[in-house]
Amino acid sequence: MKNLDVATFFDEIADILEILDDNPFKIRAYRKAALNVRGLTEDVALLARADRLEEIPGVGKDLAAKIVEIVKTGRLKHYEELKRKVPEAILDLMAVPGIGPKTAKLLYEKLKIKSVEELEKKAKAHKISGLPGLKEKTEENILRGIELIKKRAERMSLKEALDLSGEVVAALKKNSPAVKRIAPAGSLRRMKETVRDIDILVTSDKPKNVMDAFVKLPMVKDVLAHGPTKSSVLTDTGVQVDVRVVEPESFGAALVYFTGSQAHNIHIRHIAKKTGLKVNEYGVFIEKTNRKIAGREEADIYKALKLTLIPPELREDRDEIEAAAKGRLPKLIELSDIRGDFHVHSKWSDGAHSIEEIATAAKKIGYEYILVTDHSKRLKVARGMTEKDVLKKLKEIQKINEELKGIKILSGAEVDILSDGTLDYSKDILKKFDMVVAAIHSGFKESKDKLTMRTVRAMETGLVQILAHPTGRLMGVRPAYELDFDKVFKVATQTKTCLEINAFAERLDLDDVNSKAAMEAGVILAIGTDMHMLDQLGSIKLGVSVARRAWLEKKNVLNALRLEDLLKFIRK
DNA sequence: GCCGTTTTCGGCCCGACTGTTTTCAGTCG
Repeated sequence: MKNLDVATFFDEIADILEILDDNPFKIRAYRKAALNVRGLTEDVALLARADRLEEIPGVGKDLAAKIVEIVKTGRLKHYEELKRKVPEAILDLMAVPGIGPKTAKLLYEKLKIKSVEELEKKAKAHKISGLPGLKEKTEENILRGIELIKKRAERMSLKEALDLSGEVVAALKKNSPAVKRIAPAGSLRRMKETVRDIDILVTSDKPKNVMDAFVKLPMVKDVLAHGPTKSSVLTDTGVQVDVRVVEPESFGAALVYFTGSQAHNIHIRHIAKKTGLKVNEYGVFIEKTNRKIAGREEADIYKALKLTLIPPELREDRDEIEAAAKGRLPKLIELSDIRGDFHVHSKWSDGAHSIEEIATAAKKIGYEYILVTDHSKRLKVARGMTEKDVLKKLKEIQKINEELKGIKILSGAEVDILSDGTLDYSKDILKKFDMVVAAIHSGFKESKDKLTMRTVRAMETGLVQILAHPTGRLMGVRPAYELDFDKVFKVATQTKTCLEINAFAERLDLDDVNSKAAMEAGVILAIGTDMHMLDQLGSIKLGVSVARRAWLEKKNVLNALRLEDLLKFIRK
């Protein structure tokens, strides 16, 4: 996808235009287009070919032509021309948090500073104070900004973010009695697969108390800002946490504002403006009289704009506002709809617990079934099972099913798809399982065609019910391999093979974008935790969040079937 | 540069925090 390239070009053009002091609305237009292209679920190259670029909000004739140029040539003349007008150094300096175009320009022109290293030296030598508008405090801030670049953590996984926000919320509740309502917001609440900053919203009658308690929490290492209603800190692990306090009457409005996405917020504010209203973090107001007509609850905010309440996972400005206006939002799958798990590993291969322990834990959650999917023989590193052991395991499952009531253990395997697309057990063995999950565990670097061939061939055996972690990605370790998704989705529907949403924290594979495309192609998705330890059963909620971000309803998700309907599905 | 129930001109989301000012500009989200 060229989307990221296009967005980067537009953002850099916006930076340059800021330095050149160009029309701020033109700059905003580039930023908006960058934001929307980055958030696009479709490939801009495809949109360009179909002459549909102007359907992207914020992209008109001019920017559409620029996108075409980028897609075709990988370059952009207009960008190259602009770039010649601005010293590279100014753009580099703007990378320091707290330094914008004005300050960067000033530093370059008055002090001839050409790099961040040079900036650090001059700041330490107090050569910066004395410039118009800059004093000692600014020097300190510059040095802190440079430190921040060095210390700041990369985006973390959703799971890490959920854990950290849980800790902060608990600590803040404990240390400030002035906290009334408290809720995580931001991309974390939208359940994005990775998160940069943690945003937390609090209501209180004594905002200052909350702010003072927040900046003194044990995990706080640096205080970046400390105001009466808004503060930002850096934790000992390098994560920025922002807390905002509002009055209870504004909780809903602030939650909308703080949850974002930014593109979503801009869009709803635009809708408000068209109807003579104004939306900010305190409420919805009639523009002329400044009378407040909503604010306390999120649903009230949307209602005031003639929209139904939009679930946070959908707030990416990807047509959810249009759907809400027409009352056509999907009824998203919920955690409580999930009746079982389709991907668990027991002691028979590389899991840590016996089938009985897993089944008992699953029953406790309220599941009706679990599918035990130990590795097949080839995957020796994961103690892949021989045919002989498979037969023993099937007997054990039968025995436990007779003894343990209230949950059905389905027998299965996570069978390797070999390099020629065949499966790692014979047909005879595979037919003994209730369900077969197939997965690629080798040759990740093969060509797109080869990997697509292996995937398709495995589905065409007619012996596979679920294709596990279809793109093989492991966040922070290896990227997704390329697949011809059109072909994979087509064969999946033809062979009635489900595609997995693997809920393992580092996988989340398929991701939200591909899951949505799969659903639109008529594919059923199956959520599996890929658990190896009991507490990982809980990561099903990460899988559900991917499904929700993909606009999936109960009917699109295999786990929502009752046991009897699942058994019917298997027989078919 | 985009956009249209104010439709081809004249608007453009909205506000908090900081530092350096004495009413505001710059930066950020």
